[in-house]
Amino acid sequence: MNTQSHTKSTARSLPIALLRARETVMAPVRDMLQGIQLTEQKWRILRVLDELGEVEQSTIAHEACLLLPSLTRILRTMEAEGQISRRQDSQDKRRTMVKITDEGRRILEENLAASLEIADKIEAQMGRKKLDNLLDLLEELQAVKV
Amino acid sequence: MNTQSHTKSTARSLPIALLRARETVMAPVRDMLQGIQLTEQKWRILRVLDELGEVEQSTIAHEACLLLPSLTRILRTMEAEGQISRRQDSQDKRRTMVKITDEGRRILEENLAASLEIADKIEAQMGRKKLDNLLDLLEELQAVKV
DNA sequence: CTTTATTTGTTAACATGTTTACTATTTAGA
DNA sequence: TCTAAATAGTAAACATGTTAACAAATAAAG
Repeated sequence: MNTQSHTKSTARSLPIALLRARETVMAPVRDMLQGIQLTEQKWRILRVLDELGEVEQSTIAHEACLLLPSLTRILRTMEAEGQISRRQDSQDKRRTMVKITDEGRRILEENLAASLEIADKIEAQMGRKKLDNLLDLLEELQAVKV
Repeated sequence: MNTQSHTKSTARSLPIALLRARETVMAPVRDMLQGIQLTEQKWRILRVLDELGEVEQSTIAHEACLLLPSLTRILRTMEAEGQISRRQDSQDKRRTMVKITDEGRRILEENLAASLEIADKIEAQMGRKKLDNLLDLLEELQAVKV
C-alpha cells in the first residue's frame, strides 16, 4: 500500500489536475506564440494591459500571475521592444505606471484570430455549457481564502 | 475600445483562469513545502512515483508535467539526496527506471497531514459537490485534443 | 516633527522552464 | 543484413520562477 492511498490519486489532486489541464490548453497557444516574438508571459502581460489600461507593476504581477522580480526583467525587454511604455507616477514616486503601446496592441490584434480558433476548438469538444461551468468554478476557486 | 473586447476578458480566458486558480491552491502548498527541503516539482515527482511504482523518466515527465531536461536535473539532485533511485533498464538500455526510496516515502508521509488539511480547507469553502464537479471537468479538459 | 514600519520595485543567486542540438540505443525498411 | 528513422535521455544556452536582501518613497506611530 503506497502513501497516496491515504490521500488522493494525482488525477484527483487539485494542484496537479489544474496543471495538467493547463498544459493541454497551453500546448496550441505556445505553438501560436512561438511563431511570433512572444512568450506566454509577455502575452499575458499584453492582455492584462489591454484590459486594464495604465496600471502599476504590482497590479500587472497580480493579474498576470507573475512575481515582481520576473516582471521587472520581462518589462525591461518589452519596453526595449516597444510593446509597453513606463513612467514614474507623479503622486507616489515609488510607483511605475505601465501601459500598452500601439505596437503591443498590434501584436494582440495579429494573433486574435489564432487565439479565438484555439478557444473555439476547445469549446467544440467540451461544449459551451460545460466550459462556462468550468470557468465559473475556477473563478470561485480563485476567491477561496486559504 | 480595446483589443480584448473582441475576445474574452482574462477572467474568462481558460489559460489565465487555470493559472490564477492554481496560484490560489498552491500558495498554502508552497508554504508547507518551504518548511521542508522540497520544491513543488520534487513533491509532484514523489507523488507520481509513489502512485506508479518504478517507471521510466518519460512517464514521470508526462505525469508530473515536467519537460525531460528539467527532470534530468531535478532527478540528479533527488538521487543525491536519497529520495529516489535510478537504474538502467536491462531490456532497453536507453531507458532509465526510477523509483521512490524509503526516504522519499518518509517525506511524503511527514507532509500527509498538512497536505490533507489544505485540501480540507478548500473543500470546506467550495463544497464537496462543486469540487468533484470541477475535478471532473478538469479531467475532461485534459482529454481534449487540440 | 521624527523615528519606525510599510509599500514599491530592483538586484542577485540559484532552481526550473524551454528550445535546440547531441549521443546512444532500438526499430523499421530497403 | 545494412541503413535510415525513431526513441530515451542528456547538455547547453537563455528566459523565467523563486527567495532573500536591498533602496527609495510613503505612511503610521510616537
